[in-house]
Amino acid sequence: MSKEITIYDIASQLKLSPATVSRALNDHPAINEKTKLLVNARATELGYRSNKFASNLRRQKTNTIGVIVPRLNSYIMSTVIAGMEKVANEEGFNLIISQSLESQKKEIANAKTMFSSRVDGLLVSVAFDTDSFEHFQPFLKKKIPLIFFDRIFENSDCPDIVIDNAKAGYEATKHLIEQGRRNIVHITGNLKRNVYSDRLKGYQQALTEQGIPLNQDNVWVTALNLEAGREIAHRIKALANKPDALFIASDLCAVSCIATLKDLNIDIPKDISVVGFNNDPVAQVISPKLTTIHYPAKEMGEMAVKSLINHLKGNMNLDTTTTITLRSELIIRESSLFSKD
Amino acid sequence: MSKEITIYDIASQLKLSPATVSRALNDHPAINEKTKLLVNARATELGYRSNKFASNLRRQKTNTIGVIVPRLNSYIMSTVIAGMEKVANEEGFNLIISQSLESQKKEIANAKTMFSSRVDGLLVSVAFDTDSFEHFQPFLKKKIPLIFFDRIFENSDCPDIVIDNAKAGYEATKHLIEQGRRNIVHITGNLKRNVYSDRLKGYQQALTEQGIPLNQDNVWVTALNLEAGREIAHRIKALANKPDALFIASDLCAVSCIATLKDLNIDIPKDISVVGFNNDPVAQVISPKLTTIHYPAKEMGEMAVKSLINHLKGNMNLDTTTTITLRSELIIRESSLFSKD
DNA sequence: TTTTATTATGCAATCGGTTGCATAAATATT
DNA sequence: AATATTTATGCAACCGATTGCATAATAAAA
Repeated sequence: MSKEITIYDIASQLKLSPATVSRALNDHPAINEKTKLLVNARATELGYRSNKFASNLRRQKTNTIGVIVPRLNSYIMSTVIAGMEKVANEEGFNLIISQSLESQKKEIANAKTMFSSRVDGLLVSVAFDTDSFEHFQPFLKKKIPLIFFDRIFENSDCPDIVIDNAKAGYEATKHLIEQGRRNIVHITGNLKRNVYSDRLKGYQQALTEQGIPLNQDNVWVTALNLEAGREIAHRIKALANKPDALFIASDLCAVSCIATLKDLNIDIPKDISVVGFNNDPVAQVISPKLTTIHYPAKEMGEMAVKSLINHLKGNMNLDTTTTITLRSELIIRESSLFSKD
Repeated sequence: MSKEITIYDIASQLKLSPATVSRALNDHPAINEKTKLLVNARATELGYRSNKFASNLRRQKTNTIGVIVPRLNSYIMSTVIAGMEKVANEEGFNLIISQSLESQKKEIANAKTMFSSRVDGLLVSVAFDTDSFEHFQPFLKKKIPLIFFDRIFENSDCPDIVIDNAKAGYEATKHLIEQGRRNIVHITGNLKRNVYSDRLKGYQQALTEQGIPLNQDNVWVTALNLEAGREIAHRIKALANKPDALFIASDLCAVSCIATLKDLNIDIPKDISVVGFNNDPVAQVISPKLTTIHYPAKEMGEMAVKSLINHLKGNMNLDTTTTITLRSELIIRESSLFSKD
């Protein structure tokens, strides 16, 4: 069982002090270049690996970033995480990931764990029902950088990484109007969350601009999952005055809704145009193919970690509340195209 | 900025030694119950949080489990990870997750990182092209438990967590035969990997049992992604002697293939029956709904972490090569049902 | 009451890097 | 040649919890 090599072993072999070895390994300017080469050579030769715990203990840093997301197993979130993992890996940081499962209670527990794990920074996309900021205060008190992404906590004075949800909602709705649709139902999630309230704003703006009166009954708040999609379809089927278009804030829900509508003999897009959100791979494999908003999930993950690390390295000032807005894009496919022939 | 509380602070306040405080906090049997209560009360009162680095340094343990997967953002893998995260969280372990992106090279780099991060144990689902075990040897040498799940490394003498892929393949194929299908094409991934080679074995067994001759040309190795699905469809369209059934080792690929086949005016399931694999949510929202094999992804993640932790706690013996096989299940939907009317 | 067993606590070394400060060695300046 | 400056290295304390061993305190047995 090859015993672990320490800087003390290297030091005694080279007749140097551990301090010099430590500095040499860390490329400290006060160390002679030749010494550095010598130390590094011997280190690799012996298979030395630095003990992160000793180092963290002394430096009071962990090189660890905490991530709290509602769930891991959605297309968007797993892609965001994939992006985060990539950058973190490149930069030598570790990720601790936990899921709130859309419950504030679990989110609070997760934040506590992150805090006692002494993460160097925290990336959060909040749960559906989070309305308290209290569990994040300890991080601010300790000047641990905290960045929200996707589902942000508004007025938190923390940096945010988002897409322009209002713009996306506006474009989706405008597109439907351009197809000649007027009675557009918007299906969304908990309006506490920016991602949903902003998309709603965009939806409303587009309608207003085109002189279409807003109708409160045309905004349906749901869980945006597969089951919700089915329920929506049945609800529409039962409606006397059916909508001629749906703007659904999640592809998975949209796709499930379309499938059920088809079962109920409602033709998409002839009877009803549909626009989804996220550009989930599923959007391309259903029939009709789903018009949707492309969500730059991987880029968001990469950007989140990048800017967190920048903050940690002091390249950026955390006090300045920054909002980074990534580009989203309307992707037009068949589900929304309406030609009166 | 409230300075960090240590066991020394608690010790001096209670006029105890740090050793006693440490033992009290860890519920050591040699400490008086009253003392424990006292210490714990004061600890929470002061907002004490244990310094994991000091603890890890001293104990030479990290309470961290490494996970290497091909990719994070597939339904199966993100669900496996979700299950892992849940159990790890409950047990007070952290997860370090990294993706090999289906490349052995990256997998080797990841293994190195895991090794120098001194994970207590490692959970691996290997990349498509991994054929060397060398990068895992350091773990075995250091007696760091290593468990493979889903895509295992065969003959590794490490514990595995899998489903019975052969049985699943057998059942899928048998079901197709029972529908009256005879010319069944099996679409699969790199046959180096147990998950694919075993499914193939099951497929072959079912055919043989029913007296259907094996045809090498009916086994197509692909990347099993969306694009592969499209290509397969075109390939079939061009075929003179078309198959009457497809058994595709991934739902996403199957779904994409079905979508393209429909575009090409091939009727599913009338012309061709299709069975997928995984029970991805997408299977339920396409038309026709996809017959598939339910894959217990969440359970697999939970089981992987559970048994790793058991190994770490010495409850189980690592030397005994164990294979844990989870239950999979054929879910029959419309895409495979063939009625001659 | 003395001795032995039991229970509870403390001492001090240890884990392995890091870093402020001191100092030696080499080079430059007067 | 003597002094000032620069460069390279070492000393030793420190980060905070853990643990083998010794010992004090208490209870049980003789």
